[in-house]
Amino acid sequence: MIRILLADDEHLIRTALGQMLDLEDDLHVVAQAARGDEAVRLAVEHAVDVAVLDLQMPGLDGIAVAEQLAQRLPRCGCVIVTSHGRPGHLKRALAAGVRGFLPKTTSSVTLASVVRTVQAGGRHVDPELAAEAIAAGDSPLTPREADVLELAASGAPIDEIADRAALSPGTVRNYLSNAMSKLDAANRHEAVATARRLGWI
Amino acid sequence: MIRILLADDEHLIRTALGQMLDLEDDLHVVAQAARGDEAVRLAVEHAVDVAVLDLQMPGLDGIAVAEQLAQRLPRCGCVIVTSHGRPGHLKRALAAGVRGFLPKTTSSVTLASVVRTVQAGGRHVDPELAAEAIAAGDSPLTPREADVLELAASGAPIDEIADRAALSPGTVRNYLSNAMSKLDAANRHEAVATARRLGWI
DNA sequence: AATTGCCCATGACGTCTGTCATGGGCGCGG
DNA sequence: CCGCGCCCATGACAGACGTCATGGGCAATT
Repeated sequence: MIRILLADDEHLIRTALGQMLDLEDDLHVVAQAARGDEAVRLAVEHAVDVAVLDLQMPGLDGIAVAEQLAQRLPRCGCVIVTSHGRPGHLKRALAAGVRGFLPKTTSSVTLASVVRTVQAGGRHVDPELAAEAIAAGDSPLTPREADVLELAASGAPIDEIADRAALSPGTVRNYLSNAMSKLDAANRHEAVATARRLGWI
Repeated sequence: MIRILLADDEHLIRTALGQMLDLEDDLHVVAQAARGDEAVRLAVEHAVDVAVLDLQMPGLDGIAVAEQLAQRLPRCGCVIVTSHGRPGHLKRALAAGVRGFLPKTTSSVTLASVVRTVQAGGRHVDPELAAEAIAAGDSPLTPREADVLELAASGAPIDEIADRAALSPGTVRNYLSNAMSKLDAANRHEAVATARRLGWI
């Protein structure tokens, strides 16, 4: 019997997935969480075999949860399920020790089988996402550029970004200019959109 | 026995929800669709009693499907389920004749009960969303302003927007300026963010 | 020790953008 | 009929923004 933690902030989805997994004879959902921090706590508390994590959650996101669990519950395998599969997320997830990565568009039979694979120590990432990740390559942004771009994401004017990043406005513009050229964007907002699409911020 | 069409582009979610609804004695999912146009076709073909629709789908979105069904299958009730409940969407949905509106964060028992309510001719909208919708009020944007703002959403420069809207660049700037003041934003990108958040574009 | 790359900053230049004033055409309701 | 609001447009101005050249400090690599 494989003991599972299920984490997703959407109640409806979480219980539906839970019921579905419970229908399998060898799978048992022993805990559910709506938030990332809650997920870590419950996973450790119940010493689950596999954690099925939504990527976007309040508190900690799925990848952060996986990082925590890799340290605090090394025997637990992590499967990440997501609506929007950005290439960058896959990379970060794999770096965090995640062994299963699926978009929510995959067929339902896959999930159970991936849970079993991961519990057995195997890996499974969605082939299409894997291809995208390879095609997208690594982020060309330096850490600082990514920071600044992230701050620019809300649409704030330069001065506010500079203020929040504790940089001079000129420096902010330089970083953004660099990021824009690297991302082949005509302005920083386009750059933000591209970086988001590729999961680089 | 209430006959249901279930439409959601996320395969995993769709089958999970389907199984969950099928567990209820009086509910039966007779058709599933991954796209809006497919949903309309199947709903008519099976003459379903209730359509459970995801808001964001390829093809037609949930509201567009509801509009079609209101004409082509008037006896069918529509329930819209969504991840991101923007106030504006609720308004548009109600205008399209939708009688059930739920965020995916609601508890799972609610869905079945809302399906029954809607089938019986009743209404149910999530109280929290309703409150937000009332608080947000109606969109202050003129149709043309909304158009232009939508085109600006991708981060394109003014000239491109003007080109795609068949307007002069000056006019575009005027519209955007109006929208920005109405939305209390410092630049058009902030305006886009606000309008999106409120479901006005 | 030298090179390379990232981090931070400044200043100057030209363009893009947002604002404001203004005006004409059009449809709707008083 | 006459206002009113929306649609479209132009022109001018100030400030924001993107680009470029330049330079110093620092860590890692060679």
